[in-house]
Amino acid sequence: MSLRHAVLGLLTKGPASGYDLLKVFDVSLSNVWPATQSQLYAELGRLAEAGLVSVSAEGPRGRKEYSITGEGLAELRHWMTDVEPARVMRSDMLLRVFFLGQIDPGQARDYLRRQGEFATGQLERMEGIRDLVEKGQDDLSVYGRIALDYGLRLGQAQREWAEWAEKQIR
Amino acid sequence: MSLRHAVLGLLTKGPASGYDLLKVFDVSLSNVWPATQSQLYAELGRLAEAGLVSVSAEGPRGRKEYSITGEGLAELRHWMTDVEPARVMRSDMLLRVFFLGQIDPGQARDYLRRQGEFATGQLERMEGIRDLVEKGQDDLSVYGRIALDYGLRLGQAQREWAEWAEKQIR
DNA sequence: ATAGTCATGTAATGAGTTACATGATTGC
DNA sequence: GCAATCATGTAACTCATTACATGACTAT
Repeated sequence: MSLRHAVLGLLTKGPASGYDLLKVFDVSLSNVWPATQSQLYAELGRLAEAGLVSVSAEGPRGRKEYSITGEGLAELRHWMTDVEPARVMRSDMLLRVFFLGQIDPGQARDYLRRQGEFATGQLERMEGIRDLVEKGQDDLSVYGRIALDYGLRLGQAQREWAEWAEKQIR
Repeated sequence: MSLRHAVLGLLTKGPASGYDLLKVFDVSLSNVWPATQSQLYAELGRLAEAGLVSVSAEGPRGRKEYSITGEGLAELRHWMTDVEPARVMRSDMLLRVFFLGQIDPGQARDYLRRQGEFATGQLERMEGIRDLVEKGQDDLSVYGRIALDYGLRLGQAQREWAEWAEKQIR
């Protein structure tokens, strides 16, 4: 149930509507925990019902602004300190590698090259973001940069792996 | 729909029952595409209905042995060469990093240290597996090792990241 | 006026998890 | 005889995706 905690976490930065949160998900959390519009609105409803957030203001067009409650903050901190992260890793990309013997070696090399190129593209994109958020001393920036660095290191590892793997197939 | 392709891929190595496949999932595919028993039996039923696999033998205790059909092989190859891998990355672990400012710095450093330790443990486990499957020239071994190498490189990157990240928090 | 954006919600479907249920066969 | 393992299946529930539906406000 991490969507719930993603929402609580974002609300620690101030009240926001479902619409606001959706934009934040799309730009800043999409690589870590993507969420769709319908999921978000449904989750906000459940959070409000559970008392972890409350509707703190209503605006034009039926806008509802949600704020995190004390209970919500407590739940967020509990999740962060006491709940072990789930380690279910599912990779469509890596699953294919197991079955590369089913296609011919040229195609298999193509596949691995494409994965390397994809990683390279991701890296360029992330480096662009890193340069944009270079400065900024607030928590958001500090921890956002740490998360971004994770992406950069993983991207580099994946690119190097793909280049190496391509050479393993003869 | 990758479970479907994972099953097809495993069946290229010979006929197997749901029970057989479950064990293979548990030992060799669990880190890439975990599957539960109920999911597997249901998927085998659907695959048989779609004509991608067929019941090639029946054994004691209602055992059904499935074989991949020509259609199934074609679908597997299509998936491998023409379908772009999905890149939805969801990380519970990384999501928490965004909100590390909500707990105190000591706890945040603890969190990152635990993630580094976890990566180290995973690495040791994977190195053990690597030493076991060192030899073996069959496709299964070759591509299995390539997949394992991916895990090793990612684990190393994660360990180094966690060690670095811990130092960023003061 | 009208296009763009703000804003919320519902419905259908698919994928995955956990728990329950049942029974046959094998080895000791 | 009995425990372990082999073997399949169903049900309830949660989570996520895609598509549909509706309408208010704002700036030009």
